[in-house]
Amino acid sequence: MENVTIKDVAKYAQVSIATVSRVLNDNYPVSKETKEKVLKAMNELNFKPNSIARSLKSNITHLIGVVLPDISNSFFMEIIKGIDSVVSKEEYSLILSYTDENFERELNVLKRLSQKRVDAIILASSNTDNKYVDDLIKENIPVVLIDRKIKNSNVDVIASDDFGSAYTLTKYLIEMGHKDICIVNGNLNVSTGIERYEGFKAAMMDHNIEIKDDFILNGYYSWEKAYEEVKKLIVDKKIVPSAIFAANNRMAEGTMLVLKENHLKIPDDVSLVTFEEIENQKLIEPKLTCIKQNALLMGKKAGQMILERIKDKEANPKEIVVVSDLVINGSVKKIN
Amino acid sequence: MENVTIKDVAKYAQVSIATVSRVLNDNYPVSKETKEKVLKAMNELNFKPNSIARSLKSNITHLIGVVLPDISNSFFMEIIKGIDSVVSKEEYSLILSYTDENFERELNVLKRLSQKRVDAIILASSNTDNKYVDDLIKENIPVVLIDRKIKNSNVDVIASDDFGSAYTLTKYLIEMGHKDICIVNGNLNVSTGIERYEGFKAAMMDHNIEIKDDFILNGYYSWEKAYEEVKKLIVDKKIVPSAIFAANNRMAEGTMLVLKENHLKIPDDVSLVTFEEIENQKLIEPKLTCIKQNALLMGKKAGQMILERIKDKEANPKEIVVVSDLVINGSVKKIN
DNA sequence: CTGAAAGCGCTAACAT
DNA sequence: ATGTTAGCGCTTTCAG
Repeated sequence: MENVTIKDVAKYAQVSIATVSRVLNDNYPVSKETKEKVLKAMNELNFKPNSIARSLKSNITHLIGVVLPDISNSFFMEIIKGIDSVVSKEEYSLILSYTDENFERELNVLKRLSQKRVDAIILASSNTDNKYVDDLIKENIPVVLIDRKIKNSNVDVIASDDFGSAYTLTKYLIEMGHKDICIVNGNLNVSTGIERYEGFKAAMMDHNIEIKDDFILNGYYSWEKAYEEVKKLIVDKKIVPSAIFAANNRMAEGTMLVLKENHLKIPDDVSLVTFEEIENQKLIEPKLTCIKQNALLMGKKAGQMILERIKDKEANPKEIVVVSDLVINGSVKKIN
Repeated sequence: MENVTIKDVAKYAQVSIATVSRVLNDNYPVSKETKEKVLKAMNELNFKPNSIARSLKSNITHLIGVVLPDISNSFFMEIIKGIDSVVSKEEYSLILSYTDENFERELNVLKRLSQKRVDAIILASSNTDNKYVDDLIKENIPVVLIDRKIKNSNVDVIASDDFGSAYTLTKYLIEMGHKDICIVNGNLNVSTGIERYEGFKAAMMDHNIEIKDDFILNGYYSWEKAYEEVKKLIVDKKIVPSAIFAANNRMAEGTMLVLKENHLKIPDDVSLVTFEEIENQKLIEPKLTCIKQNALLMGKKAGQMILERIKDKEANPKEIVVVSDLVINGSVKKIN
């Protein structure tokens, strides 16, 4: 009963394999009677088409590779849900890989996906210098970048306005009277990390506020790194900034723990804002003022884009910017 | 330059395709010189073996299907990380699907995976009555159940001691003096949901405590459902139990929000315990007393098991119980 | 050590 | 409307 093929069905139904294939695909005329015979045979033999054989012929695997830096982060999980909700309707499955912000791993993963002959790849790259993407395109594997852009690549992109949002968020802090603002940067090999930093710097510069060296921290988008760096500043150097700008949710969480451990109250002692909402925000006091991205929508857009792209590989690459919101909560103190 | 095949390499290197295949697989003797010639050809043509063709011959796809109910839950994400850390070393990729606790969806997903000819499936089923698993086994697709058992199936299982842990957790509440204990049940179509409930009931019964009807809530492992049900109890019926047992982390979170919104302090007004730690536990006051499962380890074990199972499909199914810990924090008030 | 050739399960052009 | 047949890219006997 195991591994029933089109051939078995053909024999059982006493037709040719071509006929079986035709009813299977319903793409060529088959008479009612034979069709029923074949269908019956398929049923009784419990036939399931071998999609590998199909793929070999058609060069279509119905597989989409999704490469993300951090699958514990709900931001990226929402993206997956968005993608899946769109592509699963067209019978696509997702091969999920994560890279932990490690570019070498990313390269390995991409290579593996290319050998698996996935129909397309959705990528949040850990390095703006990813040149391998061009190779993928050449190999005829379309790539859609999500969240993170890369240099010099002529591919589809779905991203937030990281620069603009970071600018907005910083401006808000400044307008609330803050000057001693510390930034916990993300991964500066990554477009979002760079742009958020640039947005921050631009806002500071436009308001003639100097950024102190001590206040530029590198958290690499990691909870632990952020925790360490903020702790160094506050506990070791004993410098408490007036406000902290965390460039993502994970780092905001690490930062909050340092503050909590040192009995520094938000916003009374330190103000804190974050790029992307933290986990269980609703249960945590105070709620953090933040930039809230629409991850689910980003995922959906990416899904749509990838489907279009699979159908038409020649169309001009598009860049879609998904708008984020500034959500004002009670984590910033008004000064003066 | 696109789609270079073994044939192209053979021509370029002036050998037969068989020889190319041999150096590719390094499984038959090939002389140094020809080997180098071929390798050089592969390199210069940028040849990549087509894994689909390989799969067709070998019946091995190097794909493992992972079917989980909820990918936003960090518990399940840790499981994925555990699986991946083990199987990716052997060049396996994961096809991730989620079911949202919807059994129909699960069936669809499983069917799709079977047609994709995945080498194995790791499943956390949303229904103890999943009979389709037996079909998969018959089709020669090994299945490892993770976290959730099903009836009548002779397959490998990695699970926690849900009954025992729930018993322990309930006993703790009782020993702290609680009697009016409310349980927010999980999905009672699922083994974990059932066993946690049974463990709860057994502990109550062993201590001769009656369970009030009002105190049996059904949260279906859903944040929203739990929120609603607890709200009904506390706001509509105006009944405040002495303690609440949430059968998973998501439902504990929903419960906490109800309490917070109604200014009920934990543990002063209500005690709360949860099966599995909530997200950002470290930042939330008070930390919840809970059963902490070792999700990462469960994932790793599942990965190992699946690899063994792929190699030896005839071996007797194993059941591995991964031990969970009772972590006592400050969310339970001592009464009397 | 190397080459020729069959075949994995399916699709599609070509016959009839 | 249906059957025959040539591949898709690779692995693996079987000869030599």
